[in-house]
Amino acid sequence: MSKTPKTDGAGRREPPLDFIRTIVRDDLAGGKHPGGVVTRFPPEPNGFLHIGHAKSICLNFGVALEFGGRCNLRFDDTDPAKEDTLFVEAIQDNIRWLGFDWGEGLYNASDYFEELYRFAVQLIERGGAYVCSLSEAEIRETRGTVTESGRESPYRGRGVAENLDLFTRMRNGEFPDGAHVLRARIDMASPNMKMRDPVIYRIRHVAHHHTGDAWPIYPMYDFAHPLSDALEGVTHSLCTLEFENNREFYDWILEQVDVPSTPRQIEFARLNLDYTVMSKRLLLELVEEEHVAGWDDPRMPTLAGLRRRGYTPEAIRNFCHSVGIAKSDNTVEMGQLEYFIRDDLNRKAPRVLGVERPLKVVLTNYPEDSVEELEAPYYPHDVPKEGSRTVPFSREIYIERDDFLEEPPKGYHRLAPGREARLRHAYVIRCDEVVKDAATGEVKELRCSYDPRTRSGSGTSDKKVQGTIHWVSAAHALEAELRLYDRLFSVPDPHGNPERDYRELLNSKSLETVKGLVEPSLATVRPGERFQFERLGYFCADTDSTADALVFNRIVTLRDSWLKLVQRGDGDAPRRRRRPQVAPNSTAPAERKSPEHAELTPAQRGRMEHYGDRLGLATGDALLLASDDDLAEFFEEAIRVHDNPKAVANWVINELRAHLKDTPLDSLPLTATALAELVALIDGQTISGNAAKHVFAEMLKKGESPAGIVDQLGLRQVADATQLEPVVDAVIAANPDNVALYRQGKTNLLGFFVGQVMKSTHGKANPRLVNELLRARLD
RNA sequence: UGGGCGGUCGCCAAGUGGUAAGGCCCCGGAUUUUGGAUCCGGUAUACGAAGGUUCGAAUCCUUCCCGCCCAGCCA
Repeated sequence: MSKTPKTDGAGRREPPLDFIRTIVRDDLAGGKHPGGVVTRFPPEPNGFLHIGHAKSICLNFGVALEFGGRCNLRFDDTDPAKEDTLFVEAIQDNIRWLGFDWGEGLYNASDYFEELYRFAVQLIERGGAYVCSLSEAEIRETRGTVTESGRESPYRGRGVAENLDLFTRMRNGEFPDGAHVLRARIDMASPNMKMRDPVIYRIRHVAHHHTGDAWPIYPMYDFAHPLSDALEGVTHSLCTLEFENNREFYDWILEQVDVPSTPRQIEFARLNLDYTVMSKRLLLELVEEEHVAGWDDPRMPTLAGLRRRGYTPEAIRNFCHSVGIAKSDNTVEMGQLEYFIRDDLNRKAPRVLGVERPLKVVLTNYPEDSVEELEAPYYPHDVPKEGSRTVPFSREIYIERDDFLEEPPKGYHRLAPGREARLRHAYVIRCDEVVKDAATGEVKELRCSYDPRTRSGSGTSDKKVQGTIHWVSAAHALEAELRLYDRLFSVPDPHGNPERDYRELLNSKSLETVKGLVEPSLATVRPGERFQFERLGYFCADTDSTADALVFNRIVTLRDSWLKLVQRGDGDAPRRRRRPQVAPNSTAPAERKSPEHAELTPAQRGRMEHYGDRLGLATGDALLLASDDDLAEFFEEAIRVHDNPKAVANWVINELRAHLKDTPLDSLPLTATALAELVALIDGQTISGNAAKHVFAEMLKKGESPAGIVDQLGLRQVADATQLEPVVDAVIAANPDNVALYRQGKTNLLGFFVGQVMKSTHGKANPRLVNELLRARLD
């Protein structure tokens, strides 16, 4: 792969593919899936979808879309006790709303019950499964623990005929719940708990929302999922990290029975968001215990909640795209989600005027009965959209309480006694008088004067004021219920604290309902319509909203750099970002387990001493070689050919082992003699270490002698300055920008230049010489 | 203490031996009739740690540390 970033048509850099898309792309390029890529989104219909599911939906449908394949929606409905059609409808609705389409690909695992049953019979016939009559508790007790292996079930030895008979009778409903289960016969001693004869069918005399009373037995996820994938021709079965342990069984079952295709399971990290919870169980509890108003409560991270709150599908998709697909556990900040809804709505939402906490203002010099209709554009100049409405202006108006302060701090741009501010789309006013409640001292009203020359857009005054505030006309404003939402929990990780129940960590201020006032143009809004209430935030008319009783949800506030300034403390020097503390070295060298403590046979111990004392190898290296008999033999044979133990040991340890991984040494075409010859070539300056790696790679593949490969590939070292100089000059000439940077002091660019020279000589150049030459030219 | 995965900026995340991408956040500045938006600039001498190999290591080798997952007849 080339190092240069790919760009799209507009010259923007195309983001790199995530690891899953890379696999899909390579599989497709390799002709592995002539029928195209097939993915699936497999929700269990036992709850509502949340934003974590959105990540998976965007991945699965996105991959299908991008690579010209398809994505099925399959309900993983194998546990009738918890599932409900209510959820299947909500799930479909949510996915469509998010903007994805499964086309014809709507399936249920329960559609496959008959086929799944036949697979189970086949597995039994092949000896891969048995009916186990242990109780649930007994099965648990005999499964062992993560450190001890399990014990085999006494029923493990049942013959095929008996198993078949029992399984048939299970299917016929002859046994009560729990009497028997069907188990895969794998390995009770497997270090992977999932492989210790997992249960694959259980008896449940429960009606299924889809198949009714047709089945008294139901397959388990581990059995149904891979087989359903295979039946649908799924090529890439993408799931979350907690299923990594299940993959071994996934692959196992696909080998045991005759499946029409072989899907591959790939796991990625699920999405977590701070200040919320993302587990279905917890979400269900919040709903059932009525900590929230339902699955679509706008504080919930469910798609239904986000939708009702006013989030757009685009914002959620953009957010999912931005967090990427990887394998490390992560918790994304709420701020990142908020960024994407603001970003989307900034371009889409019309601006209107509304007041959350009204403060009355009387314009003392404005005529009593006069009303002006002021033209107010829906979008600011920087949003390329058209449209406007008129807003009525009159003698009595309401402004935001926060926009007046009797004793304004430094930097406050709004109204204060004697100060001026502009009313958005209207006039500049000055605060002349503050009317207070005699008893409480509370500010009841402001008496201000307006400057008639300053009407917006009139161009009759060049008066400049610092602040612009929003307002509504008292006589014309509409009352509206404003639901101001904040994060559901008061701590970033409510589920992560073992000391405290997450319920105690709910944010008591997650919903604040206020009676606000909005401009009259909003009289006819319909639920779902979104606006920016200028300077406050984005709002969405709630489903509860009617013409008589307007209700708006605050989707998200606007960014507020004034608030930020206030919060970090007025007058404070701007804070530099705090550098992370240097973590103390958690392991002092002395505490480390010394390599000598490892268990060695007497022969190995002797060998190790020999390597260390006589051959001069470092202790760790000596131990490593000595403790592996095959490697040691290989090493000793090599140093008989070329007597440089240290160099040979380095090659064996650092290079050979890197390629070896788990494959046995003798399966390679490489001989000890050949490796010794290679090291000799390096020691004799015939080839550079860099070129030696190319040679080594060839030796590993073909088993030829190093000298032959060197000649074939023409890899003899170039250590002659007159030959190298032109190359060096060419590299310097080709990279004027980097030369300039280097000369400005970015001297770590030397590595870049050396790399370029090495590359253009195919690794043949003597790197030390290249360094010298380069330095002479650049310095 | 078995096995399977992870660990690169405050939060995400590229990168697989040759210049530590990008986004969010943050910090400056320009602009602005939204303290919004936009624009421009800044922010990791360093990749969990320590050793080693190499001219050159986030990438290869060794040892260690930390986190997550697995003992449902849930998915």
